[in-house]
Amino acid sequence: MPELPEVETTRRGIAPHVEGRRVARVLVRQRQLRWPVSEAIWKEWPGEIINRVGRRAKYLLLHSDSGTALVHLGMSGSMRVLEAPQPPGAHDHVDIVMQGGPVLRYTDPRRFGAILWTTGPVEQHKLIRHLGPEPLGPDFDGALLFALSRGRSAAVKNFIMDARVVVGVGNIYASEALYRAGISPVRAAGRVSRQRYEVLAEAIRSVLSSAIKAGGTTLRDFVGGEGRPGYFRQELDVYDREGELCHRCGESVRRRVIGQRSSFYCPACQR
DNA sequence: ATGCGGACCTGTTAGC
DNA sequence: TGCTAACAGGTCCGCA
Repeated sequence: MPELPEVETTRRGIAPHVEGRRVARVLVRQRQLRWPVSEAIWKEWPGEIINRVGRRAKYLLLHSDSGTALVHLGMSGSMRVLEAPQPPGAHDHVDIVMQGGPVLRYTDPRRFGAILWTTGPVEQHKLIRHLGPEPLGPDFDGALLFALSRGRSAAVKNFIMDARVVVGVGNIYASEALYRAGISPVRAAGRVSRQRYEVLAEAIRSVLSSAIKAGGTTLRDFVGGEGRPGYFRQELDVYDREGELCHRCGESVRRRVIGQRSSFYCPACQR
C-alpha cells in the first residue's frame, strides 16, 4: 500500500485536475470499504467545489465549503484521474465525476481503504486527532523520537511505524530508513541514543523525500494520480531484497518478521 | 500507558 | 496442472 510518498504522489497528481472544479456526481459501486462510504459522499458532495486537495498522514483531504472528503488508500488502493471515460474494472469502487468531464476513480482490491465525509475541523476528526507530526514538517526531529522512546521496550521499527509518534512511515520506508541510519530494526526503541535518533530522523526525511521525487514505490499495482507507477523500487536498499547483497558492505540482506510484518536489514551494517 | 494479536478483504505466488 | 498456504504497501480495536 501506499505509504506517505505514494499518497503525496497521488495528491500532486490529482490536484491540478480537480482543484477549483465542481463535483457533478458520485457513483458508488461498492460501498463496503473498511467502513461504509459516507452517505454524504453522494448526497451532499455533488454541487460542491473542491477548493484544495490536502494531505494529513496517509489521508487525502478534498476540501469543499460545506465539508471535507477523507480518502485513505489502505493497503492496495489508488486514486487517479481519467480524462476520458473508461469502463470500470472489478475493483473500481467509486467514481467522482467532475463537472466538465474528468473522473476521479478510486480503486482498491482489498478494500482496506476508506472514503468518509466530515464537516467541522478535520484536525479534530476521530481518525486524525491522535496523529503525531508530519515527518517532513517542522515538528519532527531526533529530539522528539528520543523523548518519546524513553522506557519503551518495543522494537525501534515498530516505534517509528506508530502513527502517534510520527505519521507516514510504513513497512517499506521503516526498513529503508533504519538501513540508512545503521540501526537494527529489532533494537528496543528505548535503547537508541539521542545522537542516533538524530541520524534516524534525517534518514526518515531523506528516504521519504527521495521516494516522493521518484513518484513513490510500485511493488505490484500502485499508480499515482496520473495513472503512472512509481520508480523508487530501483532505489530500495533492503526492502524485498532478502538474500541479495548489501549495497554498502556486500553482506547478504536478511528478512525477519517483527510485529507480524516482514523487515529487511543488513546484519553487518545495522546494530 | 504500552504492547500484542486479531480483524477487515482479495489477489498473487511459492511449494507440494 | 491443480490445490493450499503464505504473504502483501494499513491501522483500528480489544485485551492483558
